[in-house]
Amino acid sequence: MLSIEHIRENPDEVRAALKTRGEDDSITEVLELDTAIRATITERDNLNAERNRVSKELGQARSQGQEVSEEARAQMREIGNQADALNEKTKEMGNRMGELMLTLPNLPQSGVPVGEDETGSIIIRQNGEPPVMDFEPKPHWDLGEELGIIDFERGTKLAGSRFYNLVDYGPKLERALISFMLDLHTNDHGYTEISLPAVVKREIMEGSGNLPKFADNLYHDDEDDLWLIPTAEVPITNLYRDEIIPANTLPLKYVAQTPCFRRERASAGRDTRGIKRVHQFNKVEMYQFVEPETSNDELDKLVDHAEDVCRKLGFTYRVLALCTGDMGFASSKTYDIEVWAAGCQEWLEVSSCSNCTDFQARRSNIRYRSEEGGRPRIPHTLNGSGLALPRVMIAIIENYQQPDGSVVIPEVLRPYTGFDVIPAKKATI
RNA sequence: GGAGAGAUGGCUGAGUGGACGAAAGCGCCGGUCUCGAAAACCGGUAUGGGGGCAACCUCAUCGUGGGUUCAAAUCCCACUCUCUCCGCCA
Repeated sequence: MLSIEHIRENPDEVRAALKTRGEDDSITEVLELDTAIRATITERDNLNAERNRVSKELGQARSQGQEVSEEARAQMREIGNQADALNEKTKEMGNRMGELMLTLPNLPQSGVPVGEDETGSIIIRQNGEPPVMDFEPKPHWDLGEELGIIDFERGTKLAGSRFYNLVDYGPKLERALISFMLDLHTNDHGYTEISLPAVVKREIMEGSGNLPKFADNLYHDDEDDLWLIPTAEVPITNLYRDEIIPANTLPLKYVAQTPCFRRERASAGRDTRGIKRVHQFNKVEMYQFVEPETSNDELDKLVDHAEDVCRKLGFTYRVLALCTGDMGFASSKTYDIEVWAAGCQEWLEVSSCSNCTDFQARRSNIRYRSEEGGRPRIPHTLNGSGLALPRVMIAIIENYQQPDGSVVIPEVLRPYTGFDVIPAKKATI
């Protein structure tokens, strides 16, 4: 959620910023409501003050044995009714205001490239070059089946298209990757590991910015109004919902591995082969609550934490600064990390790292006590994948494949896998 | 799923419809004392909104939403959540 004070004081700036995100003018009504609401509040409060004052007098009079006249009662009843009516009006306007505010995306920071879609995003650095292989590398959908580690057909049988089973060396590799990443982030990068519910309540989805606008992309349990998380970012954002974090506790850094569920309705027909775009996948997610002044520096570090995984796994990767039109709803600034996959000859997005500034914290009513005291402040929140499992699996399988069809395990993973190579074999079943 | 108990400030915990944003204690902050600290004593200590340059004024908030009343933490209704016991169960 944007700050209403900021919108009120800088309407033109906000309009311009929202326009770069493809928003047409959606703050005119907000500004009108804001003015009307404040006027009504003043009126209502004056009536309430009057009511409180006179009621107190009546109470004192009565305690001294005087009768409260029916006339005085009727008069106060009338004032009360007027105040209630104004209160009702305030609530209605407030509700409408809330609806509007929930649909406004975060403002891009200055310096974020302006553009309509992914073509406007900028590659800011690249690590390594796509290797030239002396044989024809296979895409993972072929290789995975041949190795007997990805079973598309039976996954589809169980849950429909875009679901799959990992088998044999497949889930072992995934487990190893998860452990490797969690250990790296907790031991070397200062994160605390946390394990979370994979379903959340409606208001939790609102806090992170996924609802009300993006219900289409979520799986939902009608009976209990629970929503399957599309990323661990959702529950972590709301950990401190409606709380004031004590002084001297920021930054708070969490890393979590969760399943992620995405309906991908908007992407029907895209990337239908393989496990690049699926409805359920595992992801290791980094998340931070930080002091506002430090959020951009911390974002740079967080990106490096994700890059560290890529470097240690020996990936060729590049980092992109997303443009205004390509960023997520809650983000003010986002860097994507893409790794090269030799088989499908594609750059795969394995991480998206964002500074959501105070946007999510305000929606979730999270505040913190600063060292200097004074009013509670709103922290900034950062999130980034570290990393998404299926695409990392793709990169490993495709990039480390050998001419004989086997896959060599990267050095750093071997303590976790317990094997050095996924042997070539014809799947028996 | 069945039965019962409860929900009040950072925490514990009082609160006969009127002086209650709320006793007391703890915690925390500041001060006195001290070489320093502890103890003791004194003072301060919720959040959000509206108005004001400011001092400050004012409104709302005692789980949530309704209701009764001139007036509700307190009375009435509904809901939610938590805890305990029983049943079922990974």
